[in-house]
Amino acid sequence: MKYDFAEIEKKWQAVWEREKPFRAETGSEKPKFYGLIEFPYPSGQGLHVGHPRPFTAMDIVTRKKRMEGYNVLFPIGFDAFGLPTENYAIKNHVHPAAVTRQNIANFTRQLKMLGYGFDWDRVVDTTDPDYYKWTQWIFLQLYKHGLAYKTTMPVNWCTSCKCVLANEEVVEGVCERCGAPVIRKEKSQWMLKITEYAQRLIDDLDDVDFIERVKTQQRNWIGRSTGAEVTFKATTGDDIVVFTTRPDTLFGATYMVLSPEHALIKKWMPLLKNAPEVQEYQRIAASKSDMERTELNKEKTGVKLDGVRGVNPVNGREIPIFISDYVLATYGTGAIMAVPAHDDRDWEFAKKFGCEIIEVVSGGEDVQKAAFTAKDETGIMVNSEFLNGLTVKDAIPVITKWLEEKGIGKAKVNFKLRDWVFSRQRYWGEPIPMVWCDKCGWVPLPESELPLKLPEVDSYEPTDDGESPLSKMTDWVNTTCPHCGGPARRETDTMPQWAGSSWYFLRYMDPHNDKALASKEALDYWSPVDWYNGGMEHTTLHLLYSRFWHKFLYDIGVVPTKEPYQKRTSHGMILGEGGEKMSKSRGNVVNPDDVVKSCGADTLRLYIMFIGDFEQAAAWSDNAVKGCKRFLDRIWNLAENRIDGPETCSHANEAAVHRTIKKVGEDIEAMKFNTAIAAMMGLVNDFYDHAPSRGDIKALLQLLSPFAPHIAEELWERQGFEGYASTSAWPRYDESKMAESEKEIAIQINGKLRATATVPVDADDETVLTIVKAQEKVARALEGMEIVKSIVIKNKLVNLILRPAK
RNA sequence: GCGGGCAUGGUGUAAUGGCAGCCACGGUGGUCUUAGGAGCCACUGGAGAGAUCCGUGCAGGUUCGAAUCCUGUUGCCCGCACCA
Repeated sequence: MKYDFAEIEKKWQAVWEREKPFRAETGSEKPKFYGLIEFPYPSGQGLHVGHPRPFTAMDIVTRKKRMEGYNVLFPIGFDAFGLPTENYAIKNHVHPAAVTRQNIANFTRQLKMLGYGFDWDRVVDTTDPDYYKWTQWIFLQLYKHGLAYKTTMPVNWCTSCKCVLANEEVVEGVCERCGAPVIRKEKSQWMLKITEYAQRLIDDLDDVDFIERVKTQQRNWIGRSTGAEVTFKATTGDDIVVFTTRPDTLFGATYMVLSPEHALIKKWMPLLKNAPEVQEYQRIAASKSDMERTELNKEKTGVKLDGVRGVNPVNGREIPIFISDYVLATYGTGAIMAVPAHDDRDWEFAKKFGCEIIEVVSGGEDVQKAAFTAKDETGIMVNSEFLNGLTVKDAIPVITKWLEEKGIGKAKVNFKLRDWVFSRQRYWGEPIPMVWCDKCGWVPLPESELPLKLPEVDSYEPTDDGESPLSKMTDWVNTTCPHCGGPARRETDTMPQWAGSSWYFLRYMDPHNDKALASKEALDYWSPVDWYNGGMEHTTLHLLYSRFWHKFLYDIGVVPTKEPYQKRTSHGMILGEGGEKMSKSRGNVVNPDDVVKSCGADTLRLYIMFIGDFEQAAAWSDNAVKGCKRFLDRIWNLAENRIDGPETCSHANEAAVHRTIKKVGEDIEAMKFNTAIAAMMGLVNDFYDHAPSRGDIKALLQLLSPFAPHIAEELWERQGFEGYASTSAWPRYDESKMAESEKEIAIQINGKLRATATVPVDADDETVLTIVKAQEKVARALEGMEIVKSIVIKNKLVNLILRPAK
C-alpha cells in the first residue's frame, strides 16, 4: 500500500483531539517542562511558512521531553489586538471582533493540520475580555505603584497609522509596521517607567540562558553609560548641567553645546544679540522628522549664542556656548561640554566653527588633525594640572572625587532607554482603565469594574486630529468619577499591541481563572518558562517589555521568579525561493496549506527543520521538499508490514541505531534539527543495506515521532507496539554497543594524508604503529628515512614525521 | 561610526584542532517498465590516462596536523546609530 499521508494525518489528529494526550497537568509529581513559542497574530492571510519553523522546533523539543517523562506545558494562543485587523474591519465594514474570530478559527485549523502537540484546553486570546481584564489589572497596579503616568511630550507619530509609536517601533525614522514616515508630535500620553528597571534589566541577564546576541542587543538598547554630571556656570549666573563619560577631559572643554530644545535658551533669548538667528535654527530643528535628522547627520550645524558664555569650573575659563541638533534633548541633560581634542563629533564641530582644540590626553596623533579618543592605558593626561601624568583610567576617579568635594559634579549613570509610550489612538486595543475628573484628576477604575470592555461603535476610523475613535463615543466616554461621583470622562486611547503579549505566558499556566491572572499554585508550579523560542525582531520590543512587566509583578509579589524566561533561543527567517524575502508583491509566498495538501504535514515539518541551520536564514526550495517526502516513503516501505521477532536490535544495525539515538537526542537539545534528520536518513539508508529487526524499527519510529508524529504513530500501530509512539519512553543508547570492533584510521606522513589502515578499536599505540608500518605505501615511504616522531590519535589518525636517515 | 554574525561543490549544507563535503537537492548512467516526471542500484569538488596534484573569500601566523585557533584584509547580512 502507498503512504497515504492525508488519510493518516486526519486519523491521528482525530485521535489527539479525542484523547488529549498533550494535556498539561498542574501539580503533577513529574518534573515540569514549560516550552513556549511566540503566539501568532491571527492575520487574515493565515499561517505563513515562517511560523512552522519555531513552532515545529519547540514541538519537537516538547514531544521529546514528554517521552522522557516530563509533565510538559506547550501552549498556544492568539495575540489578536492590532492594526491590520482594525484596518480590515474598516475597509469591509465588519466588526474587528468578528474578523478576529474568523482569523483565529482559520489559524486553529492550520495549526491542528500541522499536528502540533499543543494543550488546546489552554488557548488564550488577548482580545477576550476575560483575558484583557487582567491586562488592565496589571496596568492599574503599575499606576498605583507610580510606574504609569501621563505626560505631554513630543512623541513619534506615524503619519499613516495616525497613531503614536514607542521608540522601539521606529526603525530608521519610519514606522516599523507600515513604513510611513514618523514625525514628532506634541501629545499627552500614558507612559510606563521602564527606565526604573533599566539597571535590573541589564544585571539579570547574567542569570539567564539567552543566546548571546539577544543579551548583547538588549544591553545595547538599554545603553548604560557611566560618567559624571558636571555643573558649569553661565555668565548669566545660571547653572548648566552636562553629562559626560569623560570627566578626565574636563580641562580640554573649550566650548559647550545645548540641544535646540534646551530650556535655558528661552530664558536667555532677550540677552542674545543674534536672537532671530537662534530662533530660526530652533524652528528648523523642530520641523525636521526623525528621518531627516538621521539623513542630515553628515555635516554638523549649529549657532553660537552671542551674549552668553559658559565657565569651565576646573579652570574658570570663559568658553562659548552653541546650540546644535547633534545634542539630543532626550539624552543626558540635553547639554554637553565639548572636548574637540578627544571626541570625534566635537572635533568635527570645532573645525567647522573654529573652536579651540586643546590636547589633554597625550599618546595619539596631532589633535589638530584628528581627535584622539582612546580611553585605555595608552593615553597620559597633560595640560590638566593635578591630573597630569595619570592614565585616563586612573584620572576618572580622581577628577570625579574632586568634583564631588567641590560640589560641582557627581558620578552618574545614564541610559539610552526611554520610558515606554503606552497610548495608541486606535479602537482595537485594550481600553486604558482610567477616568479624568476635573476635580480629582486622573482616577483609576476600581478593580471591581474590570474588565472595562470596548464599546460597540459604528466607525473605527482613526481621526486626523490625533484622537482615538473612542473619543466620539460620548455615551461611553462620559461617566462618573469613581472618587467623587462627579461627572468625568474616560481615557479614550487604548493600549499598544505589546500589552497583551507582555504577560500571556502567565495566563497559560491557569487560563480560566476568574479570581486572579493565574493562581499562586499554578504560578509556583510552572514558573519560569524553561525554554522560549522566538524572533530576533522582538528582542528590544516584546522580550524587553515582558521582562519589565514580569519584574514588576515579582516586586509586588504576584510571580515567584525575577525573570520570566530561563532560556531564550531564536530562529532564522524563511526566505522565498532564490533567497529573497517572501512577499505578495514578489509572488514568492509559500502557503502551508498547499504544501500539506501535496506532501503532507509530516513532510512539511521535516523539511522546515532540515532546511538548514535553525538560527540562520534559509531559502525555501520546492525541490528539496521532495527529498523529505522520499525519506518518509522509504520508511513507509520498510515498516508498513509487521516485522516479527524480538524487540532487540539486529546485529548488523545495532551500532548504527545506538549512535543515531545519541545523535538525535543531543541534536534536539542543541537545536541542530537538520543534522538530527540527516542522522535518521543515514540510519534508514543503513536499513536498506541490512534489513531492520523489530527492535531497529521501534527505535527509528520513536526517534521520528517528534519530527513526523503522524506517520510514526501509524507505523507504530501497524507494527503492533504498545500504546502510542508519542507517549512511549524515549529510547536509551548504550555507549558499549555503539562502537564497532574495527576502525579505519588516516595515515599521514609529514602531515600529509598518504594512506588509510584498519585497526582494532582502542588498540594501543604500539599495535597501531606496527599495523601502519606494515602498509605497503608506508613501507615505501620509510625507505631511507628515519622516524623523528610518531603521533597517534586513538581511533582517528597516525602522523609519522620523517627525515632522511644519516 | 559602534555592536553582532556569516563566507565550504552546480544548490541547501556537514565536519569546532585529526581522512573536507555527512545528509539532501540537482546532474549522469543503469535497472524495472506499455510508459516513467515513480521506485531501486551506481557515480557525482576540480585537474589529470594515471601515479598524483590542487581545493573551505584573500594574505600571513601558531601547530606534527587548521574550514576550525591567532593577526590582518575583502565582501555580504543583521541590529543600533550625532547617546556626549
